[in-house]
Amino acid sequence: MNSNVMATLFADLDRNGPIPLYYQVEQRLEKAILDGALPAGARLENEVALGERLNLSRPTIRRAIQDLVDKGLLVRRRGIGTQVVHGRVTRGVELTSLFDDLTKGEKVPTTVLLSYSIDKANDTVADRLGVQLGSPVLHIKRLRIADGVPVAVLENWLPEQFLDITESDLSESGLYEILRGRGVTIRVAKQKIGARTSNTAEAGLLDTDRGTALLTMERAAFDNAGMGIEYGSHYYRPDLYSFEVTLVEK
Amino acid sequence: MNSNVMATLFADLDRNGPIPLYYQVEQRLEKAILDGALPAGARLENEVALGERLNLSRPTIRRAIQDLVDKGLLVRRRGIGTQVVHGRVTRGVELTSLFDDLTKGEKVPTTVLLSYSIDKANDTVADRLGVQLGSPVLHIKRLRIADGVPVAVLENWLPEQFLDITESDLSESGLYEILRGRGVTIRVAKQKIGARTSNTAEAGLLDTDRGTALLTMERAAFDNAGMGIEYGSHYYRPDLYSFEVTLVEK
DNA sequence: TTTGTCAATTTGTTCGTACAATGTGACACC
DNA sequence: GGTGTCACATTGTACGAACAAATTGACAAA
Repeated sequence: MNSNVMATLFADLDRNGPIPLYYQVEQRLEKAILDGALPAGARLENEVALGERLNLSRPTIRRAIQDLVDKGLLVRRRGIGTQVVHGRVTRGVELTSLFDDLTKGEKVPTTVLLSYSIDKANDTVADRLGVQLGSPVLHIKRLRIADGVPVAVLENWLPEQFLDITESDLSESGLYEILRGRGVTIRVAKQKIGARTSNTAEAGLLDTDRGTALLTMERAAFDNAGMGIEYGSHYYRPDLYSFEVTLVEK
Repeated sequence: MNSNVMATLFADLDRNGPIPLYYQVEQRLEKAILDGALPAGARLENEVALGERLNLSRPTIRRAIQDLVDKGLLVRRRGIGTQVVHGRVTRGVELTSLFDDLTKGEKVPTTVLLSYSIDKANDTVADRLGVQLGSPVLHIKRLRIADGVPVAVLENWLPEQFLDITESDLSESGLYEILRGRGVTIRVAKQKIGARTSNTAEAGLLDTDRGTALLTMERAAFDNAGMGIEYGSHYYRPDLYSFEVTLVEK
C-alpha cells in the first residue's frame, strides 16, 4: 500500500458520531479501491495489524472487510491474506429504481403517466404483494424517457396504504423516491429478468419496430417488516438498458 | 414457532465435526423456512433466547441469522425482532452454470460442442480475464440442449492454465463441473444481462425464427485469489430461460 | 533430489461481555 | 382525553480473547 492510501485510510476516525466505525473503515477501503489507490491484486495488511494501526479491534476490521468481500471487491484466503479482486469494478444492480439509475448516469429522466387507477388485486398481484385477493391496489403505468428517448415502460401495483399517491407525485419523481419520502425503506427485492418479442403497441411506445427484442423485468419489493411494497412488470429497450449483477459465493 | 420447527431446529448440533455451528443453525432455519414450517411473517425467538436454547453464544446465532438476512429470507428490526420475509421464496441466481440449473430443474442437459480452439486473447477477453493481450486462451462454443430442445448457445474463453481441458471433457460435463473437479472455486462473478434480436444463424441454432428476441448474458468469473477464470458471452431462448435475482439492501 | 516435518503467518470460528439505539406499551400527569 | 415519560424488549456496535485451519517456506531426513 502506498502512502496515498495510508493518508485516506488512516486519517482519524469519528469515534463519537453516529456512523459505525466498521462502516467508516469500509468506505475508506472502498474508495481506495475505486480510486485505484488499491489496484487489482493488491494485498491488504493483515487484520490484526490493520486493527492496531487504526486502534480498532479485530472484529471491527473483519466486519469492514467482510462487507467488501460480499460486494465482490475483495477476496480472502486463509493463511494468505486479503487481496483486491481482479476485473473491472462495476457497481452491480443495487436496490434503486430505473429513475435513480438514469439520474446517476447523468441522463435527464422524464416520465409520462400512461394510466393511473385503483384496481382490485388479481391473483398475481395479491400473491406477489402478499395482500388479499380483491383488495384495493394502486395500479400505474408509466413511460420512462431519458434525454428525449423512450427507454422503458413501467407497470406497477402498490398495496392499500399507498392509494393516496397522486398523479402529480408520479410525474415529478421516481416511484422509489416517493416511497423514500414517505419513510418507506425497501429492504428485499426479488427480480426475474427475461426477454420477449414486442408487439405493435409496445414497439410504438418505445419508438421501435414491432417484433424487435424487449428486455423484461418483474420485481416484488419488500420493506424491513417483510411486507410487500411494490410489484412491477417492466419492459426496456435492450439497446439502451441492461442489468449488471455481481454474485459472490459464500 | 410450532413443535415441528422445534424438532428440526433444536436437535443436537455436531460440535466436533468440521461444519461450523453457525452454518448448521443457518441451514436448519433455512430448511424450516423453505419447508413452510416458519411461514411468511413468522417471528423468530430473540437472539439471546435462541442462543440459550441451543447453548450457543449470541455472535454465533447472529451470524446464522445475518446470512439468511443477506439471502433475503429474513428481515430484522431493532427493538422488534426477526421475521420471515413475505413473498414467495425463490432461490435466486447463485454461482452455478446453466448446466447445474438445468440439472436441478429435473431436466436432462446435453451439450454439443460447436467449436474448440486455442486463440490469442483479444482486447475484450484480455480485459475481462485480466490476462495479457495476445496470451493463449481456450475458446469454446457450445449448444446446450435440455430434454431435446436447444436452450442456449454458450461461448467461453479461459486463461492459459486451462488449455488442457479436452473436447471430450466438455461433451460430458458442464464447464463449472469441470472446474470444480480441478479444485477451482469460483468466488465472484460479474454478469451483465440484456436482450437483442436474433440473426439467421443464431435463430437456426436455437431452432426459432430469425428476428425473435434473445436473452443475453455476459459473465466474468474470478476465483478466491481474485484471478480471472472464465469469460462467457451467452444467449438464451427467452421462452425457456430467465434469470432470478434477489437483492438485499445493506 | 525428493519427501516429510515443523514453524510462522493469516484468516476462520467461537466464546463472553458491555453498552447503545430503536420501537412498544404502560402509566402517570396535565 | 391527550401527552410526555419511563421501563422493557430486541437488535446493533464494539471490545477482548482463545484456539482451529490453511498456506507458505525453511529445513532436515531419506
